[in-house]
Amino acid sequence: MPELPEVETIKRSLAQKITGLTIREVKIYLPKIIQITNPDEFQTGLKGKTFLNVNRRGKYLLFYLSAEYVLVVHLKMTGQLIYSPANAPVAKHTHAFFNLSNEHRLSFIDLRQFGRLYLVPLEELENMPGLKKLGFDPLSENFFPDIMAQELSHRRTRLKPLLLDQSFIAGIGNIYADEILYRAYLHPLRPANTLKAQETAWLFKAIQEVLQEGIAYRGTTIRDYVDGEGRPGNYQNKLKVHGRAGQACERCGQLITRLRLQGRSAYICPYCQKL
DNA sequence: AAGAAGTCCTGGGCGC
DNA sequence: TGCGCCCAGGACTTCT
Repeated sequence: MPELPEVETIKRSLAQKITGLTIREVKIYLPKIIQITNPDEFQTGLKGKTFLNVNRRGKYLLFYLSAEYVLVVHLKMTGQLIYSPANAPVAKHTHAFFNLSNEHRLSFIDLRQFGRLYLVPLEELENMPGLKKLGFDPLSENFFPDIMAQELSHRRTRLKPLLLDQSFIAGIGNIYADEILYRAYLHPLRPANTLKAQETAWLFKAIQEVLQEGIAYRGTTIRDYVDGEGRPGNYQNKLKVHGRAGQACERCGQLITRLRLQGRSAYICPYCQKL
């Protein structure tokens, strides 16, 4: 379940390890994880390319390569990208790996096989399905309270589905959505266009604060998440509501409850977050 | 056109 | 001890 803070942590941990390294060999065990190009083209296309830079957009990782190509990775729920010595044993659920020019290896590991890898020419990057529809990046300099307020004012959608809508705002998933709404004292079913100015301001602030804290704590590890060197995050210890049904709210002492929303869990404090 | 439901997957946890 | 069931949920597709 890597969300923005986890993907950002992976980006940072890998950037310092692989920048400048060249891909010598590509091994694919599970061809279906390769999308857009067929696995053969993917393999031959990657071979000999050098990692120039690593970036993140929403929950997507972008590896800028030499010869104007980009390796795009989405980890979905249980995907991992791990940098390790090339002679380390191949972990269970490894679906692909790249041997690098320094006796190290970048492995893609994914228990649930939802994650996907794409190799695209730089000039086609902006047209990639999924990437081109992404909304605001909540941590970018172009994300302003008034822009968000304007967007909210003409949407009847409920707040939580809206936070999870990547074409509205890019990078928030189920865990951080719950934490953001709790911090902003807002109920997940609240229609977006009913927010008062003060509430919109709380929401905006909560989005930035929660995501920044998540990054500062190197992400949330509930089960599978680790960074590019296999290290778990620490933000799971800071969660106020997500996964805490039956425990007391830190602010008011009421018990945290779990709702079902679109087949997903939503955790709230029923006193702090009234509809 | 927006919203809900179905789809892909494995493994942990639970009741019996 | 093991079977069946539910749950975890990102994003795309399909239906209403």
